[in-house]
Amino acid sequence: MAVAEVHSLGRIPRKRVDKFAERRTELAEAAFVTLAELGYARTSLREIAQNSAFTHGVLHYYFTDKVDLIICCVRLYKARCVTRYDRIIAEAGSYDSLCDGFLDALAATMRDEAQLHRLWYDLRAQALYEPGLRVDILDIDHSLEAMIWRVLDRFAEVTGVATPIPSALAYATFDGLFQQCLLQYLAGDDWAVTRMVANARLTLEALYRGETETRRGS
Amino acid sequence: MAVAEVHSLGRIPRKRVDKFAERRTELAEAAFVTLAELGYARTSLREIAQNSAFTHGVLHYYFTDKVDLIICCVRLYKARCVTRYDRIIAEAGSYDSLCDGFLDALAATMRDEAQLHRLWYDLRAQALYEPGLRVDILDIDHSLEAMIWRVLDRFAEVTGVATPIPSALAYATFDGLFQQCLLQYLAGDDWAVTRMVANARLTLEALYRGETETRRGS
DNA sequence: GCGGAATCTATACAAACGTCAAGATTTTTT
DNA sequence: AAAAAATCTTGACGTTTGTATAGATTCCGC
Repeated sequence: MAVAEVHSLGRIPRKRVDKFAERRTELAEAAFVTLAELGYARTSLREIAQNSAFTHGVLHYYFTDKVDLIICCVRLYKARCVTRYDRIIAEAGSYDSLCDGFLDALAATMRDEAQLHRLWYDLRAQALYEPGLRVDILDIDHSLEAMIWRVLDRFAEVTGVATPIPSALAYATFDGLFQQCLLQYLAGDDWAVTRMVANARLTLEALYRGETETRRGS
Repeated sequence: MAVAEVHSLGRIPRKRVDKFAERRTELAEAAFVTLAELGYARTSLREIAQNSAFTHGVLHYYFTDKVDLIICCVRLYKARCVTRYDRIIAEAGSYDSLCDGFLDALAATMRDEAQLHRLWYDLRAQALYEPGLRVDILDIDHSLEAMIWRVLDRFAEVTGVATPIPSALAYATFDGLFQQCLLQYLAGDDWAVTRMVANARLTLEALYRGETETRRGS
């Protein structure tokens, strides 16, 4: 019998519970790697197990089913991504340094973790079909929106200009830009990142400098 | 032997070719329905055939493989969506009527064709993994960007204000808003559409009225 | 209406899937 | 050290998957 069931009775030493939870995250990590590589539609439990130190049978010992595993995986994603820009926020003291720091981080994220983020967009699309995923995906989405809002709040602080758009609109814009870039970037478009950064800078300037007379581009 | 092969030799009467193409689109339509209902990951060739008048064996007569079918499907999507707002553009003569027309259409699209659009986001996510889909998906993406741009161009015409942001940024924004709304809407959030429309209106006003002093919301 | 091409059905196949359970192995408790 | 509990392996199950092919059926020019 799995520890998890007994755990609910509260009779198990913390040590065991931790071990159980640790192995869960260890296996979820393996699932994470597999999903990032193959995508939701092509990821099987056996493939996940092969990216771990165990055989495929053990997955059913730690997870009730496939969706349970993937949800655990999704939570792992959240913990990993959601504080990404907080260090930059804390360090930057002027509009220019904040802008450069944020946009550099945005570009670096694209280049270094494209796989991770394509998994995010894949899973968010799956949530459109699988109700079981929706709660967790929506939760992460809100966290990401809050993450962006923290950045913009810092911009507001530094510039003295209250952010003139709602949080949801700001998130939609940056998320849209990021997603647009990701597809182009993975398709081999070397200028995609540059264009995304330019558009993000344009957005920031429009928000905090009231500049709208910039030129057209693609 | 399939007509397609002989067709490449150019020796077949147009009538036959048309029939072949027509049946292809007929089957692609069945695939389309299935995909919209189940999503990419859960759609099988047998399920597609069951949504058509034929058995699953015939799919291999008209399509070389599954990806071929889905690409055909994707092209069908394009033809269906890409001119959605053109009528409104043509009819509306003032900023207000254009705004109302566009936003109403946006809301109606969400409410009436949520399934169709979740398929789009699903397939676009698949393109992040399957190189075979990328060319077609990118092509559609550009068409959708152009569609949004036609709307904004009309706004520019009506208001006399040149659209102050590049096409790609505009598309990213509206696409991001739409996608954000779709997830919330499918999760049962009855106010999602209202919020999306509000944010879209905010964006349009910022673009063509230079108004940035609107209040915050979620 | 005959004959050949085009189209469709039916069935088969190997592979991969999620799930499960019996038992071997390891760890912990007594 | 023995007993009990937890953990992991192994192999199997019933489906479902994409693909392939042989043959039945329909269509169409002659």
